[in-house]
Amino acid sequence: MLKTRSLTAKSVTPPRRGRPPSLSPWRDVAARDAERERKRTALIRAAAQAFRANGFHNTSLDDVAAAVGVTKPLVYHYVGNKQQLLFECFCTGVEQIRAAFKTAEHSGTTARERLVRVLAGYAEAITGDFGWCMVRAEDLDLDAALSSRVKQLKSEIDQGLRRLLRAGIEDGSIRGCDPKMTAFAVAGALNWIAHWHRGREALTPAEIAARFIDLFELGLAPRADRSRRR
Amino acid sequence: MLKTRSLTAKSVTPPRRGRPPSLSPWRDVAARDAERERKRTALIRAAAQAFRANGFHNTSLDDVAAAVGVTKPLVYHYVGNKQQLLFECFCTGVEQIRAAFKTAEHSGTTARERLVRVLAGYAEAITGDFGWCMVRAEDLDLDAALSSRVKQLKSEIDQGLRRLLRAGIEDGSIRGCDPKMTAFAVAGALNWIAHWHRGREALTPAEIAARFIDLFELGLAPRADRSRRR
DNA sequence: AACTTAAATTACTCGTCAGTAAATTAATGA
DNA sequence: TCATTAATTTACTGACGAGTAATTTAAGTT
Repeated sequence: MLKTRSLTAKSVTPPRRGRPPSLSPWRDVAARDAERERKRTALIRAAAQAFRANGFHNTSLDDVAAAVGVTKPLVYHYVGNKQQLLFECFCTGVEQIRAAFKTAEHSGTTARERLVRVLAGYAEAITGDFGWCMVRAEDLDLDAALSSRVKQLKSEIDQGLRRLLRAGIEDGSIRGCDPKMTAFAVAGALNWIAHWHRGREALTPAEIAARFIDLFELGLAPRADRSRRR
Repeated sequence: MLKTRSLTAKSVTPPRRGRPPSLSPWRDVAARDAERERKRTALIRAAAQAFRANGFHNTSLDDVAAAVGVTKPLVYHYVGNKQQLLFECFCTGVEQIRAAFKTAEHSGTTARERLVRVLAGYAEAITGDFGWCMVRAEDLDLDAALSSRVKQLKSEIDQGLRRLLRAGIEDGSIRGCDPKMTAFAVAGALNWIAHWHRGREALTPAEIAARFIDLFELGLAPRADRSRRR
C-alpha cells in the first residue's frame, strides 16, 4: 500500500511568484481543464497498470485510487465507474494501434510493406499496459452498450488488416489467401504477446515483431520445398 | 434458471428387476466409483460451459450447481473449491492438446508434417469449452500452487512445439528460424481462436486450421518474390 | 435391525467491493 | 466579502458470492 505521488501535483505547475493572478481568464480556464484531463488520464493509466498486474476482477477501485494517492470517490468523479474505467483503458490501447495504421498507411510502397509496418507498431502497442487491456478485457465484463462499442472498435482494426491483405493480393505483393482467416491468424499471434510478455524480456517488441513478420512473410517451408521436387 | 437434468440420473442405470442385488460387491463398488466420477466430470463440464459463456468471475458456484440441477455445497463435495474447478477445466483442455501431440507424433514422416497434424488437433481442442478455459483462464485467479502447475503444463505444450520445430530444422523440412518465437507466434494464432470462435461459425475447426497452416507453411509473400533478394 | 458412510440439502457467516450521500475544503467569480 | 462551483474526503449502504456447519436422506455393511 505504498502511496505514490498524489494527483494534486502542485510541483508540476508551480505558481510563479511574479505572474499577475489573472491576465486572461481564458488561459486559466484552459490550464485548469488541462490539469483535469491530466488527472483523469493518470487514473486511467494507473488502472491499466493495476489491471495488467492483478487482473480486472482482482483490482478494486480502492486499489486504483490508492495507486495515485487518492480515494475511491474521486474515481467516480473523474471517470464514471469501473466499467467505464476499463473501457477507457481499452480505447487508449486501440488508439495506439490506430496510430500505427495511420503512420504506416501513407508510407510503404507495396501493401505488404505497409502491412509489415503496421504489425511492428501493433506489436509495440500490445506490449504496453493499455495493449494488455485492449487484448484481455472481456466484453463479458461490460454492459451491452460498452460491449458493442468495444466490438465495433475491434472490428475496425480487423477490417484494416483485411483491407491491407486484399490490397496486397491486388498489387501482387501478397500471395492469394483468405483475408479473413489470415487477419485472424496474424492478429492472434500478435495479441497473444500480451499473454506471455512480461516487462523484462530478452527481446524488444521490435525484435519480436521482426521474427513474427519473418514467419508471416516467408513461412516455415524451406526454399527447396517451394518448387516441390521431392 | 431452467433446471436441467439432475445429477441423480437413475434413468441411466435402471435397477433391472431380475438381477440379484449384489452378485459381486466389487462390481457395485466399481460402478459406484464410476458414477461418482461421472457426476464430478458433469460438474466440471458445466463449469467450463458457464465460464466460457459468462466468464470466470461472472459465474457463481450457484450457477454451476444449478446448471446440473444441484446445490452449491455439492460442488465442494465433488471438487474442492472454485479455483480447483477452474483448474480441472484447464487440465481437461490441456489433456486434449496432449492427445493431439500423442496421435500426431508417431504418424508423420517429416517433422513439419507432424507439426501440421498437431496444429490441426490443437485447433480442434481450442474451439471447445475446455479449450476456452485453457486459453483464457488467468493464472492470476489461481493461488501460487495451482498457478505454478498451470504454468508448468502450458510450458510443456510450448516445449513440445519447439521440439517439433527444431526437429524440422534438423531434418530439413522446416526453414531455419527462432523456435521460441515461432512457437509463440503459431500457438498465439491458434489460441486466439478462442477469442473469436463462437459456436456457429462458417468454418469448421479443421478448415480454420487448414488456412492457418497454409499461412504458416508458405507465408504471405508470393512465389515470384521468393527468389528476389532484398 | 443397527450402524456407518456417502450424497445432498437448508440455512447460515463473513468478507469484499461497487457505488453513494453528505460533509469538507479549496478554488473561482461577482 | 459573499456566493457558487469544483475537488476531495469520510463514512456509509447494499448486494453478491465464496465457503461452512448442521442436518437430512439415502445407500451400503455387518
